[in-house]
Amino acid sequence: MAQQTEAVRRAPLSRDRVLRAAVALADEIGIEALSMRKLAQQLGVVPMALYKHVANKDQLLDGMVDVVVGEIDPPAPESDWKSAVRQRILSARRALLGHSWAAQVVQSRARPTPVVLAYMDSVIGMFRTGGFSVDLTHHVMHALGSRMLGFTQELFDASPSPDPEAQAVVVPADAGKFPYVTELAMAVAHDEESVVGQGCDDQFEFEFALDLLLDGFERLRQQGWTSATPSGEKTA
Amino acid sequence: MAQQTEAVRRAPLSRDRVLRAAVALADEIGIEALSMRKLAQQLGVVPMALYKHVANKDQLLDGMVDVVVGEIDPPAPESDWKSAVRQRILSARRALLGHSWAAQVVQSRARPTPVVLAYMDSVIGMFRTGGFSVDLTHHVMHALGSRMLGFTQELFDASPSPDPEAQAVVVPADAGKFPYVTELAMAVAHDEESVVGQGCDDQFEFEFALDLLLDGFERLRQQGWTSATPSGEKTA
DNA sequence: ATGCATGGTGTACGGCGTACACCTGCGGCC
DNA sequence: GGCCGCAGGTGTACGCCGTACACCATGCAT
Repeated sequence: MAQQTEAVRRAPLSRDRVLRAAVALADEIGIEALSMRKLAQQLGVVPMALYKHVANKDQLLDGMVDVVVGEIDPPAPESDWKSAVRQRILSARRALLGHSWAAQVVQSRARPTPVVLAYMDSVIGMFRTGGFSVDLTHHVMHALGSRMLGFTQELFDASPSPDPEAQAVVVPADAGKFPYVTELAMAVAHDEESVVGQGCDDQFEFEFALDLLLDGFERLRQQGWTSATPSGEKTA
Repeated sequence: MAQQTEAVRRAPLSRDRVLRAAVALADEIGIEALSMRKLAQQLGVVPMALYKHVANKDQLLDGMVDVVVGEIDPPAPESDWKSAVRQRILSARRALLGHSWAAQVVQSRARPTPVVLAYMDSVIGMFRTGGFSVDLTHHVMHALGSRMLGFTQELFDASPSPDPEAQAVVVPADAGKFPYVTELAMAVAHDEESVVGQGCDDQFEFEFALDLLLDGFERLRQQGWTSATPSGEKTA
């Protein structure tokens, strides 16, 4: 009986189960509160048990990233490179945004896991088959940076805060010190009346910058850009 | 005597001294190894003494960012907005690159400090006086994101590692699995023979993407872009 | 029956951030 | 001169963290 209860409570535990539980727990309590101890507790197990399935916390985080990257849709067959890349990146964005901690964790990883590498490989492939040279593809990938996975780390966190007071970037008293920031913030706040909810429309900002880059890429591709002809110069 | 030695060892300690010591220590031992305890030790003081000068570790990190941002050159008077912005951002890059931990810490801050805000204000001002509408400036700032402070978080850390083996993104055995990554990596490795040192030329990549964006901004400005006319459409 | 591998357990260590009570020395005041 | 207040350095302690290491339970191959 007690045996049975135990058996029920304890599905056998595996790397996969550990990772999925970690993702769920981080979703719930936030990444900074996620600890090996709490994760173990959640799984009804002693902390050290986890170490039979992941080498250490770093590897746990790597695995969590893999889970999220695994949620990205496979590439849809598209005619032109631009819509293929665009669609894939926006899918990545959807996956990443589903886990508020994901962007931060991705950035903290020292090296890409095979899963991330596979994703990158497929994106590189889209450019190559789209007519980009190896050289241009290389620089284009760097220019994308984290945007390739659907996020840009903003300089400050615009995520909604429970306290609307704390949301204000600049308090009224400082308005005079930062005239341009204030002007901009007020203009944005005004627009909000139509958009509902405070802050900017992150999705719009993301697509704005993404399209700006993709358009730039296309322009360079068409003019046969190479490292030897910096973007400022005109090719003959 | 012993008194004197103590007096010498102990300059009076202040918020500023604490922050500068923290920056120096982080430069030396890395940000992840920086702790309140080690910082106190470095200053010849007991850990809790620091709390008379900074509220907590988060505020210490905020202060460290301020020190780095304070190293950015003031804006030089320039004729056109593009070279003004470009020059300022590249100066920010110089400052940030001087402290290997800086980019990571900047990204981890929840809200901008007044010092960071002042920097942003001056960048916004360059766009506004350069003929950008409030609307376009807003989106342009988002598009810049962390690049405004001179760095882009790459998806994986390309910083030099002591072990050249560990440097390889993809080990030979996996070459078949990631054909495009491999193709690209090999092409880059080839170029390296001329550039000396492994990895890509980060400065080139940064300027490549920066110029791509700035050129895109200029194009939008010239055509009188507004939120109502997405980048894909042609304005009349 | 036996031995071995797999995986969960218990204990323990060293490090962290920091709350809180305390002490000490100095400047201003009567 | 005697006193007080207060800024700033101290000591102790708590609760959390990641994880090393020795142990033990189980089930399977022999």
